[in-house]
Amino acid sequence: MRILIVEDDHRLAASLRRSLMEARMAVDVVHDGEEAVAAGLTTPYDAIVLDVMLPVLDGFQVTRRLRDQRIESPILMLTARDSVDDRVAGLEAGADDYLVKPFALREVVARLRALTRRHVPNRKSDLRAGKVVLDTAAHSMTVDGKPVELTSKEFAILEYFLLNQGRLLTRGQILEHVWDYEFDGGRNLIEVYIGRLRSKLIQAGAGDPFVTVRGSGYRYSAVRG
Amino acid sequence: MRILIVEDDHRLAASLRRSLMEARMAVDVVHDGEEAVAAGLTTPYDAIVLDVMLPVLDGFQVTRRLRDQRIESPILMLTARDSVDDRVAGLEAGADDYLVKPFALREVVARLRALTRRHVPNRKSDLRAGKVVLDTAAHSMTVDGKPVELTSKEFAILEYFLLNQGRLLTRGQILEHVWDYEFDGGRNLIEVYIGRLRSKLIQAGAGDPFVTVRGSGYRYSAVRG
DNA sequence: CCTCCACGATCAGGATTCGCATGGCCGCAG
DNA sequence: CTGCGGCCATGCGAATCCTGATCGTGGAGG
Repeated sequence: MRILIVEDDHRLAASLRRSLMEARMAVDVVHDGEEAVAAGLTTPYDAIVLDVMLPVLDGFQVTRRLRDQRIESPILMLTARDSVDDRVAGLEAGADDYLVKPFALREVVARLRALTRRHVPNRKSDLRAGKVVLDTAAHSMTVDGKPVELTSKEFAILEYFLLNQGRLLTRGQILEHVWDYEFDGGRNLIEVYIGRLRSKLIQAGAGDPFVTVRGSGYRYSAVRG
Repeated sequence: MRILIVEDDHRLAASLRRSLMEARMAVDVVHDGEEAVAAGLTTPYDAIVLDVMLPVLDGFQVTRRLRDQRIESPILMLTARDSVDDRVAGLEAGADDYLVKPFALREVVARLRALTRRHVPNRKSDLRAGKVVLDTAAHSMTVDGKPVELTSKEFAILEYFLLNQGRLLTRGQILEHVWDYEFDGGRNLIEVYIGRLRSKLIQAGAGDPFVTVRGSGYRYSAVRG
């Protein structure tokens, strides 16, 4: 699964790259429209994440040139404005989907998954860690087969940890993945949600899988049966 | 059940693909007429969804070329105009059915089912979930064997949920599946219909199978016993 | 070994968003 | 003209989210 990111904001590009790599995608990054066309023409990407506002050539032009050359890689456009014009222009140029800035990184991952999902109708969407099972299609969790209620934020955070089991996740990573990348998180938002997840998981008999790493963040490690 | 989608609007193509995949069909997508002919000649599709307005070769030409080569896959044409000429031209070229844009995605699924039924004559048309039985051929519902009246929109929505039991469905998905893909849904249309379905199902003794996922959508899970 | 402090955990309250019920309007068909 | 299905507007109630304050605790340094 090879993805091209076209984004001139280097900081956002780096965030995107890290997020997609966490989702086990191979990522290339370019920073202007000309490079984007060159890369798209020479490499068969499974999808292209394309900012609209770009130096040299904008996203519409890039899309059109690629489509003119019969490059049919799915294109996910990132648009700053929520103007209908932009949306229409992008889709007419040949984009497959679009996201309005600022977005949560998990949204990008989800859309890319949708765009690149080839005919595998019964793809399993379960994430597992010991007794804990997240059904990402149903947006539900079970522990030992028993359903446990989660709010959508709780679900999003737990999903992120399950996708990165054993890896340290900082508050910053969680914030920009679950909230949007501009969100100015309150002082202890993450702590509150980790606390809620802990109490729900413990109450459901799954123990406490979150390891606090003082000064850095948290790590999820499955509790053995 | 393998389907070829020929549609140059990438976003519509993506929506179509998702809908057909939800209906358990294997889907290939191409974006112009030339690719369509190539794909049609080399792969034995159970049906082809074919836009009329296409780059390189239009839908009529594609149809004619495929028919000339004795490709007999059923063809469902998508036409932007409601002109009789188009319809006649399409049918004369060898298409089997046609749909006028913009259409509801469920229409496409329904037509494809009809077109491919010949090959699978005894397909069951019942959808079940506990006491609830939808007869998709008769457009009627029974709960515990007792008939319950549904309007056509109510029926369409419930059918969609039964086809996707246990899966989270967003308002957007429901809108583009039941209404047409351009429909700009009012503020709380979906809520109103879910509300009606709930009250009818509860009144009929089927309990409330809809689970509200706040901030996301709804999930249908059959009520046991 | 003890103290202190910075960081994390917890709790409660308030703000906000979201969903639901109700009622009414509109357009079409009979 | 009338009835029905489909759609929209409003207001209420509640789930959820976020904040600020307070409490707990691990660990470094003395």
